[in-house]
Amino acid sequence: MAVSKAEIERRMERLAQTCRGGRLKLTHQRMEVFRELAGAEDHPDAETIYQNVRRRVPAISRDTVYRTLATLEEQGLVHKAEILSGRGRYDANMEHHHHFICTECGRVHDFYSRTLDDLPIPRSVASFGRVESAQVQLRGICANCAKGKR
Amino acid sequence: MAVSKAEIERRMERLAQTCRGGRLKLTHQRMEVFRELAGAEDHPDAETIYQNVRRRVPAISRDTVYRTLATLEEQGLVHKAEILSGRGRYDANMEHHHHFICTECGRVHDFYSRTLDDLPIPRSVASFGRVESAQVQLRGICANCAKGKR
DNA sequence: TCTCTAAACAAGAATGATTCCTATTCAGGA
DNA sequence: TCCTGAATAGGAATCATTCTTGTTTAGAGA
Ligand SMILES: [Mn+2]
Ligand SMILES: [Mn+2]
Ligand SMILES: [Zn+2]
Ligand SMILES: [Zn+2]
Repeated sequence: MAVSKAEIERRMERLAQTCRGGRLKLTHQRMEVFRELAGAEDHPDAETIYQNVRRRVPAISRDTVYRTLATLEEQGLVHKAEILSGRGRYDANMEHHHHFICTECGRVHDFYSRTLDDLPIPRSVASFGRVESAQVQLRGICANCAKGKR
Repeated sequence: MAVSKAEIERRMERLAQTCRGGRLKLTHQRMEVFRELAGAEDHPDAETIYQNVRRRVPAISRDTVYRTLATLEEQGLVHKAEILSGRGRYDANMEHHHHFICTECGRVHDFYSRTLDDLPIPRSVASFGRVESAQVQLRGICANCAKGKR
């Protein structure tokens, strides 16, 4: 099911409010990049958004799309899935475990939890496909970074 | 606490067995890359592994490190944390939700679960730092890809 | 409505991580 | 010991993203 017209409108309105609230300009580019996401359910990447917006705003640049997405994320208007910097991180610990990730320095800590190993997966997920692994990701600020900030 | 000598030995032995089992050669480079991970607890990235192994195998190339890590992952000897291809994926849905990710095509589906929103975080995690968000990630093969394979 | 200026933008170069290419080496079975 | 496919070294190429520089513009204030 697609995002409803009403929900898209509500989201666009929230963008306008947020811009007025902060000292953000409500530019054409900003609106079109956000509109693209307001109506999407498929978690498009920056390049896809760029290609779609380009049809309406031919002169828009990739940089603007990336910059705008970062701004929207800062403002809590969109959500960036995945990612912990660009680098893959490896581990020879193959016991089932979970991760605490410091969003400041990238440190990754393992933790274990019998309860979390056996999560109750909603039945609805079955319609998406076959689940092969489940993992809990905690994000936050590690003790070290918290200390450094003071 | 560091990984025990005994555990490192056990892991190195498993590498040897896996290589013998498959048609994989037990090369010097392969052993040294894995040894680096067998003793580590800090989820090093490829570059860090490269720099460390280089002290023992000066001629090793980055490509070999990357290739070896991929091989070790295929063999179930190491685990790659994070990452779903290289691209960030965006979403304007800011309700708390979780993700099902198809490891084949990268499709991302949202799902909701009151139970998963309120996970029991082990007390031990508090020592790592302050948790700011918790999210469940399911990985698997989506219905579409499963169909295509047959 | 007009003016002004910090914010935002376009274009393309630069960067950083990873993968690819090609010639060379070598592990390990015969 | 020999042989061959697997694996490697070194460097170019690619891909996503960020940076730099000069230009445009939203919107506050006159
Ligand atoms: Mn781990
Ligand atoms: Mn989502
Ligand atoms: Zn940190
Ligand atoms: Zn798929």
